[in-house]
Amino acid sequence: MARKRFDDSTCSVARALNEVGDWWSLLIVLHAMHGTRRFVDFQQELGIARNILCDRLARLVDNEVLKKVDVGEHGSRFEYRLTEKGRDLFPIVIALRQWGDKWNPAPDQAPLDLRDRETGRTILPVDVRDADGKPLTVRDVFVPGDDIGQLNPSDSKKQTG
Amino acid sequence: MARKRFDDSTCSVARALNEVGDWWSLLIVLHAMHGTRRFVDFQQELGIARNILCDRLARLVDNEVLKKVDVGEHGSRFEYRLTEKGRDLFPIVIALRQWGDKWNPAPDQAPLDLRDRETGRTILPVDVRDADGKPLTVRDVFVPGDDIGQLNPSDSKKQTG
DNA sequence: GAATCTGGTTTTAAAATGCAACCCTATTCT
DNA sequence: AGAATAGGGTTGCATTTTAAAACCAGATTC
Repeated sequence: MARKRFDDSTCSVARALNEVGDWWSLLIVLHAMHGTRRFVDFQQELGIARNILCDRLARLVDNEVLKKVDVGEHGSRFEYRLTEKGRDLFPIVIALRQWGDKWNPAPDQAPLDLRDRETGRTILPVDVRDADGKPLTVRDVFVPGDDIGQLNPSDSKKQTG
Repeated sequence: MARKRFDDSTCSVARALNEVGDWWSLLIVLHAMHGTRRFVDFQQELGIARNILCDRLARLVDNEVLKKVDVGEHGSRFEYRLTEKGRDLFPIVIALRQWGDKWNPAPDQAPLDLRDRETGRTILPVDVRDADGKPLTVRDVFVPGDDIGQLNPSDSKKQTG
């Protein structure tokens, strides 16, 4: 059957995953962040099937993560460019990269070394931080008045998180 | 056909997504972070089909994001608990939440207010930061010697990012 | 000892995925 | 000019995945 949709979930994590929670979307966004803009380039770099790429690009455009720009005088060349919403996925992509590097390191390859353009220095691990910038783990945080009910609506048959 | 696997990709983002890049896994991890541990509780809170939940829990256990613990004297009660690897997904989950809150706010609901247990103060937005803690956008970073080749292996038909 | 809870497995139908083949519109080569 | 090629898709088909509901078996509770 069709996968469940989370678009009307009360949980913002579910709503976020509804837009970029599949196997390909964040990889497309990642490549866009590294400068890829053309259909064929995404296709060859990712090794994704053309119809799936079509579908994913259309969904990302629908969700305003990418915008499709007509370049070329007679309208048969396009570019897919990140929107601000798309660029805002940067911390998520980097956090995923760091998690992958930490827990599933590639056998023969050093992790990608991302640096600040201005200072040339390596970026920090992405972390949840308190107001003073101190890194926090999941155990260090709470939700005022939390009863998990806020994450788990009473209509448990239909809601998602 | 079967979905492509990214487990042997040279890209750590692809390897990360191979483990938690589907629609459900991060929602399961999210609920685990809020204290859910039992099969039935995940099932009811998420509204996920039982067979899919089984499959996802097994995959998460295989990938050491969760561990399955036998509680109950005669071995018919289990708990699924986060491992350190699983807890390390915290920044990703929170970044997704913040992205969802920012770009797809729920019409009638305030975003979840996560606070530091110690100080009681609200957490900061998750960001990529330079060595001094200054937030960086995707445009502020570079990869030394970057030619995107590092993300896009030459064997472009089979690699993924 | 019957009902219920827990943690699943099985069956079935509808989608989603991947691949290859095809298509149409430019643009480039000869 | 005509042929070949690049860009950006769409279509058809076989295989997997997904969702939902039914079923099941070992503990626990009534």
